[in-house]
Amino acid sequence: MLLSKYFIPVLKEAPREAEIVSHKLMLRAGMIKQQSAGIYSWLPLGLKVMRKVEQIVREEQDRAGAVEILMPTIQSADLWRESGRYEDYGKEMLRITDRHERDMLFGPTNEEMVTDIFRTHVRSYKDLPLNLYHIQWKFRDEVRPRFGVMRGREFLMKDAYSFDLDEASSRAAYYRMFVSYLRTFDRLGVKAIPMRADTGPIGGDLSHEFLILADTGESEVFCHADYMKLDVPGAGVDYDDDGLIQSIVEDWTKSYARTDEMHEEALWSNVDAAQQMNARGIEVGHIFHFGQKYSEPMGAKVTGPDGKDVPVYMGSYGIGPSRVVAALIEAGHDDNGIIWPASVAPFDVGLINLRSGDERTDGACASLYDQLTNAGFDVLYDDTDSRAGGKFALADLIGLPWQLIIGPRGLDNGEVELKNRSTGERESLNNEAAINKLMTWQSETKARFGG
RNA sequence: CGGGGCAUGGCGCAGUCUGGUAGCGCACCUGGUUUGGGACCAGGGGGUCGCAAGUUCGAAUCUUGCUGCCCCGACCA
Repeated sequence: MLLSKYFIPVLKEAPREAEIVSHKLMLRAGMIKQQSAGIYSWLPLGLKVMRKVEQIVREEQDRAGAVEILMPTIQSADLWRESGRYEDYGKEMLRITDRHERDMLFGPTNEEMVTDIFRTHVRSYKDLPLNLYHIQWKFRDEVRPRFGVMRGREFLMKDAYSFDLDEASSRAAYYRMFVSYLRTFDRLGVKAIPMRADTGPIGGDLSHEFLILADTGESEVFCHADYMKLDVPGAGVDYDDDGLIQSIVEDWTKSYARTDEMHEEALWSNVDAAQQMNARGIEVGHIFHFGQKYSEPMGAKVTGPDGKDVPVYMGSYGIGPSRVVAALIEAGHDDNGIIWPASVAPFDVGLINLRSGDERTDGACASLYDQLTNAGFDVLYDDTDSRAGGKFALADLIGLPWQLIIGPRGLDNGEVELKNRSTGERESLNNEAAINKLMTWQSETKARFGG
């Protein structure tokens, strides 16, 4: 992509309303534009990152056996009356009336709707287990939206819903999603720790929040240092092996990990003081098991092997890709801007022409651009006639993993300069060596994050 | 929903107290000189000062009402 033909409306100064670093940087890097309180347009750079997040989430859902569908944003109030939540949900639900005076709503979540799909089409235990997910915009009319897309009213959400014949198999479905989340966040390039969450009226131990650790995180977390070195299951993990999956979950839940809301000082004091980690985190995923809460009132039943009808056992599993984008910035930035994980960076390489219009640098850049593009790199070529300083500042701001810098001075020595955004290291190399270095990185990145 | 704050060109701000018809930096346009970490000179375009009433000879400025946005708290992916 040529920067001159792209659209990155950067701001030198962040608008006053932006408070936290991710919001400021998203506005400055031209990723989003606020349209109303808690409602944002996604501009090319922001959209590109969000799509990558979405795709990783999708691949890991598919791998774990979930099946993608797409449910609408607008729902009929009737379904919600069946579950009783139309009255219960309160003002967070945006209610709409259509031209026929029918009560509609902008979906804040989809339990009712997916249960309706299930009950219409599934009758037998032989069709289970089933896990349906979709990635769709949700709307919750928060009293106080804030922190940009971190806490917007409209947000993108992956929500999966599992259906099982009984408690035990439902628990196995929950474990599969748990493991899938470990893999998802690992591929997103962040450390996310599952923490015991409030299960509400249902009780039990089947609800976890996944928190990305970031100094600027909203919640205080307490966890055992063991979590820093636990292995994340590889791409080959066998989701059909219930025993294996359960053992992975056990490894990831046996040590203490709680947010301040669930924190229990008595249990915490049992953790060796040297192993106590008091950090901050951002909630990016939440999974829970709710049994027959919706299947019962909504009549979502299947016939079991004994010929009896039973309401299915369900769980739901959410990840907010729009929020994840902001959380990744909270977890990865410096004074100059964003530092994207390799797996979601909007481009792999920023190719910087320090003197656009100069025959030599133009030629060298055009050639490198072609070579890199042909080698499978997504390259953003800054071919504009801005000055060097401005180009460096832009490249640092938008946080691409690599900057390949071509100027007359280097060309005199037959060299280009390669800068690593996260370490800040720069080195002068000839073209071939620079491309080789990038290709090595590319294959390592694929091996690490490609899934 | 309680408490607080803000609203002046695309962004950041001054001007409001003490009323006299709008200004600065950045960005943008033109020309020139420049060109390896946000250049310089000259010229230029762009704002019914959030909206509506009122006071006044005259309102960005005073009064009243409304709207929008932000922050703290309670609530949440």
